[in-house]
Amino acid sequence: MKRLTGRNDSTDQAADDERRAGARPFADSLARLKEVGLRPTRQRLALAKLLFDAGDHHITAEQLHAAARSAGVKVSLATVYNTLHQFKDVGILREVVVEPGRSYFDTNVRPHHHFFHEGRGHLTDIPDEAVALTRLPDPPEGAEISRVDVIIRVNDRA
Amino acid sequence: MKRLTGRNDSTDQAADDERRAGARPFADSLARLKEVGLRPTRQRLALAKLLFDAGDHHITAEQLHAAARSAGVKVSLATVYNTLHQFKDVGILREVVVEPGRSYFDTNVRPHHHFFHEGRGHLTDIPDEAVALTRLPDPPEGAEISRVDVIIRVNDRA
DNA sequence: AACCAGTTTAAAATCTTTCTAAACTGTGAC
DNA sequence: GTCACAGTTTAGAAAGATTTTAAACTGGTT
Ligand SMILES: [Mn+2]
Ligand SMILES: [Mn+2]
Ligand SMILES: [Zn+2]
Ligand SMILES: [Zn+2]
Repeated sequence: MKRLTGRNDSTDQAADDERRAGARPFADSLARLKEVGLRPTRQRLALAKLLFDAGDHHITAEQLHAAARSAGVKVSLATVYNTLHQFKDVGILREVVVEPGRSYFDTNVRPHHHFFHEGRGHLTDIPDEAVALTRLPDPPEGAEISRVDVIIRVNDRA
Repeated sequence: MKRLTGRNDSTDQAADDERRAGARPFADSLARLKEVGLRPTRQRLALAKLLFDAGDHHITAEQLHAAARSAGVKVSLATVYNTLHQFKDVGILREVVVEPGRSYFDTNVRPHHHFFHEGRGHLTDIPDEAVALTRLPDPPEGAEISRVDVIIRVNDRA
């Protein structure tokens, strides 16, 4: 199965522009769902469009559900949760946990880190290169590292 | 908790050792609560003892509640939550969020980082010196950094 | 001893997330 | 196109962690 990393490696500038402008509203989402082996249902197509046609962002299940309703998409909260977890399981979404009792889903699955604004309760991406982790401990015996998260917690200056 | 029967001339070192050994079961906890301005109630003293006389560890509210019951301390879960948050607010505990839907409280408030074993669901400390963060991005305009968390997620080797 | 602000508590409420089981739908076969 | 069926969606119930409420209790002070 083809990996998703080659999505923007097209040399056809016009095709890229057309995709970004949303000229073929469902084409990208449809292709994406096919690639990851999920049946392209009405709900999944609509949620994929809301998630992936809007640039990198961090969103909660409730927020996505609200966005769907605003966009006139009829979908239950249970389906939003199901879909977010399916997208995460196939690697096109990532879950970020920084606050008790609430998960954020991140449409940016490239390696990167986060600012978390504790007062406002929102996440901002930090490019991977902006953080230099030049020494890391060995993992515990028998374990292997799956991911390294750097979370920089910030607040408004006093 | 065993009490030492004979006392020698006490140097600073001996006094330290005695405290660590728990020879004066409530003295440390009492002093600690006074220092941070919390009234030393029966419940707070007992929870402080369970938390701080056992070395650095990570514990959930439910786990602390269970530990209290096991130790014969009658305390409600609501009080456990109240107390954990009060201890956090005065800086003698730190809250660590790595999993959706559950908070860990850390008796080690010195700067350090964590391994999180995703399969087993438990935290291990990483000494601050074992991680070298040699480049960090500037915080967003108007914000200041309150803490940098490095979480190394691990799993059992395949 | 009396007082009272601070504390504890059982129970209810809240909030996010997951489960259940019945209805619905995309897909491939014919 | 119709059929069959696995996969999907859904309302509503349930779960699980945490917080709130409001009444009873208690440590510290006078
Ligand atoms: Mn999840
Ligand atoms: Mn908290
Ligand atoms: Zn991100
Ligand atoms: Zn720790």
